[in-house]
Amino acid sequence: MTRAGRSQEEIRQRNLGALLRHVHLAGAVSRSELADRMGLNRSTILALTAELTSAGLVREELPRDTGRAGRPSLVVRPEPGRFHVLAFDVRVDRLVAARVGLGGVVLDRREAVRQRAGADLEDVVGVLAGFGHDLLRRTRPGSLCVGVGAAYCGMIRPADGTVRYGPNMGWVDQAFGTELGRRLGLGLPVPVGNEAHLGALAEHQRGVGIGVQNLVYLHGDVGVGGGIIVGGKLLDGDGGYGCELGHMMVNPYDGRPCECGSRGCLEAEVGERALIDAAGRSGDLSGREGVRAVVEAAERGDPAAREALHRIGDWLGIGVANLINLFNPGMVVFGGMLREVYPGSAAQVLSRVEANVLVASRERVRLRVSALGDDVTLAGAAELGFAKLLADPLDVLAETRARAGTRRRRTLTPTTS
Amino acid sequence: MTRAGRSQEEIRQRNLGALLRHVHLAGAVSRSELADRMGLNRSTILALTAELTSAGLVREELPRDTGRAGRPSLVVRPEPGRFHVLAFDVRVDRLVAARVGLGGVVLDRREAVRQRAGADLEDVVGVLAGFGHDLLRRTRPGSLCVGVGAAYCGMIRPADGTVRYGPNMGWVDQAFGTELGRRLGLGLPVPVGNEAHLGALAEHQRGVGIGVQNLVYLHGDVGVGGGIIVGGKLLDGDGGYGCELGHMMVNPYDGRPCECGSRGCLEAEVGERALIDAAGRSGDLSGREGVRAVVEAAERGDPAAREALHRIGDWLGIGVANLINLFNPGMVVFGGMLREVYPGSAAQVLSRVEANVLVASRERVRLRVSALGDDVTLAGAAELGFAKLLADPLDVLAETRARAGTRRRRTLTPTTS
DNA sequence: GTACTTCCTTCTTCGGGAGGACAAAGTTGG
DNA sequence: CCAACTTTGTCCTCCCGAAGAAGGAAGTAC
Repeated sequence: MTRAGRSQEEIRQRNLGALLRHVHLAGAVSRSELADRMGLNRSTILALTAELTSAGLVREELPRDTGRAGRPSLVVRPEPGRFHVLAFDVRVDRLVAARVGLGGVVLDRREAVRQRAGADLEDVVGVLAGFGHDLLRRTRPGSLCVGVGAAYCGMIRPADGTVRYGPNMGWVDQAFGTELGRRLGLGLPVPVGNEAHLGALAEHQRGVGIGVQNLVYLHGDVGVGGGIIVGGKLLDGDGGYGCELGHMMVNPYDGRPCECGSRGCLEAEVGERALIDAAGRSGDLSGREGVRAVVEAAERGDPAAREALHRIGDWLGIGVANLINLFNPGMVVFGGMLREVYPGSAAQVLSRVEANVLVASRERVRLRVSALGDDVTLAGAAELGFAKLLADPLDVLAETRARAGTRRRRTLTPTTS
Repeated sequence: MTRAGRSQEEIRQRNLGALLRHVHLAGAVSRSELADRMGLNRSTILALTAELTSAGLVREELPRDTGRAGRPSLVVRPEPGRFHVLAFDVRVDRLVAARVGLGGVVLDRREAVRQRAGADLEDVVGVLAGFGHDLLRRTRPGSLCVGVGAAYCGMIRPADGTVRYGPNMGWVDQAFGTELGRRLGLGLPVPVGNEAHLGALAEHQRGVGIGVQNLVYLHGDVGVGGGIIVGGKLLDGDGGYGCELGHMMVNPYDGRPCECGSRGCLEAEVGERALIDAAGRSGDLSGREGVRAVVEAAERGDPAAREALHRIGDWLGIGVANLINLFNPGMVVFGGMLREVYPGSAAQVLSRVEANVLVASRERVRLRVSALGDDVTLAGAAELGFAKLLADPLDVLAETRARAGTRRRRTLTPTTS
């Protein structure tokens, strides 16, 4: 049982958070609209916005040209450039870091390509922490970092950001989050999320899936990861390891071998290598560029490439059909490399959905391609960094200011190692 | 965004509901324990219990022999025999109705076997409504019916209790809930739930799955239904049609034909007929008794029966492995006819789990057999009937009393049609 | 310029929960 | 059997958050 809405302070805290979240996600909302959406009185909205304004989180402006009768409602916007988070993204083929402002604006970013082969924890964290310090150094003074978030292409223990299983780098039980936090030296914890989990959140909050309370997101890179939104919240499971739809067995007989040691997993049948092999191009192509080449060949009419996309689509369709039967979602979103693959495979996917999904569940489901492109995961990481602030704005600010105070007192030189 | 914990009244309502739910599920809880579990002050618990006591929902008693130092805390129990719900259960092979008291005690019940072949909506509703009237007639005066709930072995539209797809009876879009409500004539809506959904809830609240926040429940009868608890709540999806794990495709090549029109669905590979066919007994056995016969034969050492269970277990294992990868649950529960099948198939299931589930997700998962037996679904239906009361106790009581008033005023003869 | 609409702001009221003080009811130990 | 200790029940006051009414402000419509 969750403890109900306990004391009044908790209410205030939650309402402040909810209001800030609305502003953060919408960019600009009028007070009257906030009152409507949150089901609160005008007076209450006044009190809440006043508190957030004086905290420096939002600002209020007169709108221009409402066009409607009556006194125009003040518009609440996130205060630009006063608070930000650091977002990190460890992808299969590159490392990305960004400074993201309240409202979700990417203020600055750094990027490095990386070899697909194994990499050392030290190296990866070193590059990312370097990016982080650089981003902070170039921040105009007065802007405070209120959180950090990281996306990683592997299985993560949410409690401490440990990489349980990262097939691309060959990592097993590496303390990624803790280590990155230590190297950043900000005194902030670094929550880490699986790339597909965070992609799902991002598409749900800022992508094609806005307003969709039940959403299945498939993220393709080397394998296929998943993020599933159930009732507006990410499905995480007991340990945070849920949504592993890439290892759903779809081909129990002559399944292709999978990284995980099994055979016939969805990701073995529809991943990069499956597509390239199916197109008969395993000699000359590989990786994301390989996938692009096959897709482009198919668009030009190449029969082998088209046939390969169809074959992938059939397996993908089985997986998607199973997922729709299980989750009865309002939308299925294809992201990562599947964004490019899906259009050429859509017919097969749809026909599997038609054949295998019960009518009631397929009546209203929409199949879409990711709207946020390659930066979905980065956006998700940023949201992870904002999560605490949106849950309890004043508390996070107090902590942040306390931390800034002690740091300034302790040393006058910047805290880069 | 859900509107936060709005006004104070809403808090009070939720706290009353939460307290009543604790009492309902635990049977008897001390006030100090309630304060602990709900995170509320002693004074508040006092106020809440006082309100529920004066409403007649609970009573407080002196405990006997606490054994601990200090003044003994008063024990709060559900008031017996003052409020009840009607629970209905449409199973594959029988119709069940029961009067269930607060706390989950079955006070009285009626049951009728039914042919497995198609049945008319009118007939089924007629029998159930008759049971309902009979149960109410034999209630001692002063006991009020505060809700109704029904379980149905098919796909249900939760909004109005319409059976979208009921393969066993050949029903499509039949207004079961509405019709049963009309025939009962209580002025109460009749929420209807899928049997496996409700089974999952029941096992989660009163069965092996108490305290397990992420739980997968598989319910076997002719087919295989599913109910999945995610973060303590039933996964329903956009239309309430989620959890259809029975139509997960596990055998895309030489799959057995399924009721749904497809082939290779989980329920086609592990359902009653699959087992009986696999045992080579399709000539002389069928239905639930057929399953029992095969299981008993296997227990006596019959090789064909044992082999059949192993084969079923292998397919079941694929399905279960997929589910564990997707949901990372704390427990998987086998109910309905799977309760009998599972022990003889466990080795195969476990070996599939071992082979196909990623380590992190299988570290802690437990596989168990249903604890509530054949009445899981009935228990779930009762909980459905109690749901409103537990969400807003005083409101439901007010409505109930108002209804009782108007009914008594309108007619002096009982309201049986 | 007047009527109308919609919103902002202030002030008061209401209600829920926390917390302290004291009484009550049990155990423990002599 | 009594005193010390522990834990809880009950009462009372305080605090705080939200609602709601009233009056003013800032737009549009005609």
